[in-house]
Amino acid sequence: MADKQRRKPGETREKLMGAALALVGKGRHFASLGIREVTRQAGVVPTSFYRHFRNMDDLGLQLVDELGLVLRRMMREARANVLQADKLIDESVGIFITHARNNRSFFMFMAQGLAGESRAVQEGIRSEMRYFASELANDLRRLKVANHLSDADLDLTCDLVVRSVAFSLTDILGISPDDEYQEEQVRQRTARFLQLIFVGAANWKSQS
Amino acid sequence: MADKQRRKPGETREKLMGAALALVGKGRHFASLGIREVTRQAGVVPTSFYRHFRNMDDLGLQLVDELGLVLRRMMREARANVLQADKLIDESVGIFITHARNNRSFFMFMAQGLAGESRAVQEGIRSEMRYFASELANDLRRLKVANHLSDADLDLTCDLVVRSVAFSLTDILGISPDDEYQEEQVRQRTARFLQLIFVGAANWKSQS
DNA sequence: CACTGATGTGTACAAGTGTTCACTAATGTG
DNA sequence: CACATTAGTGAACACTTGTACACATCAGTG
Repeated sequence: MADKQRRKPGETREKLMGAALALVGKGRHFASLGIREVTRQAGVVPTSFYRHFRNMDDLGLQLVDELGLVLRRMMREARANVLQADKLIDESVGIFITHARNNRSFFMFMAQGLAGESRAVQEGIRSEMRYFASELANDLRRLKVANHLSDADLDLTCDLVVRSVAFSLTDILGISPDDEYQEEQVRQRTARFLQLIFVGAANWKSQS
Repeated sequence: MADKQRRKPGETREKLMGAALALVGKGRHFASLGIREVTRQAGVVPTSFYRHFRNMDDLGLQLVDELGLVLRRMMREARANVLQADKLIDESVGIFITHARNNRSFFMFMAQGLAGESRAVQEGIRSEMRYFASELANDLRRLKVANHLSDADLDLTCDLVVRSVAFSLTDILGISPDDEYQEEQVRQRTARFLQLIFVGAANWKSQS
């Protein structure tokens, strides 16, 4: 009769989400995960799954919410550490890569979800990216860089920046977590992408 | 005993690849497809699968090869239609979006594969993108635009261009194939991204 | 303390899975 | 024309899958 006392509320829920994330971190694609597989990895009986999620898509949606928290934490740290504007790009890319390394599974889930099979998850991640881009635009407005840009053009720029960084995810996540050389390459290349974009923005004539 | 005459050689092979592609086109993720499912969709007995592929990853790899052909065809068309340099961006984006619409499943497969679970497929698609970027760099060199850029910086620019267009895939494929308004929005936004990048490249000082 | 709702467990079942095997028809080559 | 090869078939296997049901244990509330 195996002790069944439940400990903290929602503990199993977190175990299940963590298990799915762990499998993704091991290289599996979220779309290929099954309920039984996840519960097995979580050390829980299959039936327990339904106490917390209706199906795997539901679990995916809740993972997106947690991903949002990770992203916000990252943004907060970036805002705290990027003081002078001249090191803005390098610092930000550095923080991003550090977070991507420390939350490997989460970011893998994000990269997968962008072209995943659940439309809702897809839209959720996309929405997180939009939010991120708009916050970036706010910050840049506050820093008084790019004053010559219209709001729409600044949004465009920030959207492109976020997309470029997001695409770098597939670069970072593809390399071994302790291959520092390749990681440095990705870091530099990503930073150059952003520099290129900002040079473009600086010389952009709104209403082209 | 159901007529079993085999027609052209490799017909079943194509039926299987087409079936996988069709399922992807219907919104399924390639990683979640099974052998039986694909053979069922192809109207073929499960055992036939093994006559042509060792497993689903193998089929994926062969799909990447066919994807390469699609991309090359697209590139050829772009080269033929883009005569004057001033309409280069708009024309190219237009051709890309047309191809993405006409080969929806292929491009869905590409978008999925970038963060898919087969490392080999991932690397294959990435390699196609590198090739595409380097061909683009060659064309730009030939057109004598961006003469002030070093080879490395031109490659960087083209890489960013290809990435940005590839990311737009997730935009295009997310909208209904006959929603012309949204398609036009994506087209314009993608074109602006590229303009922004090229303005950046034009004002880029090599050896920064 | 009895009751209720949430959360956990074990069992069960029909359906679907990847893969192997032995068999058969068509094809191309000598 | 005989023959080896290739590409198709159906039946069978041992598992795995999602989901349903009945039951057990806990926390909180009146």
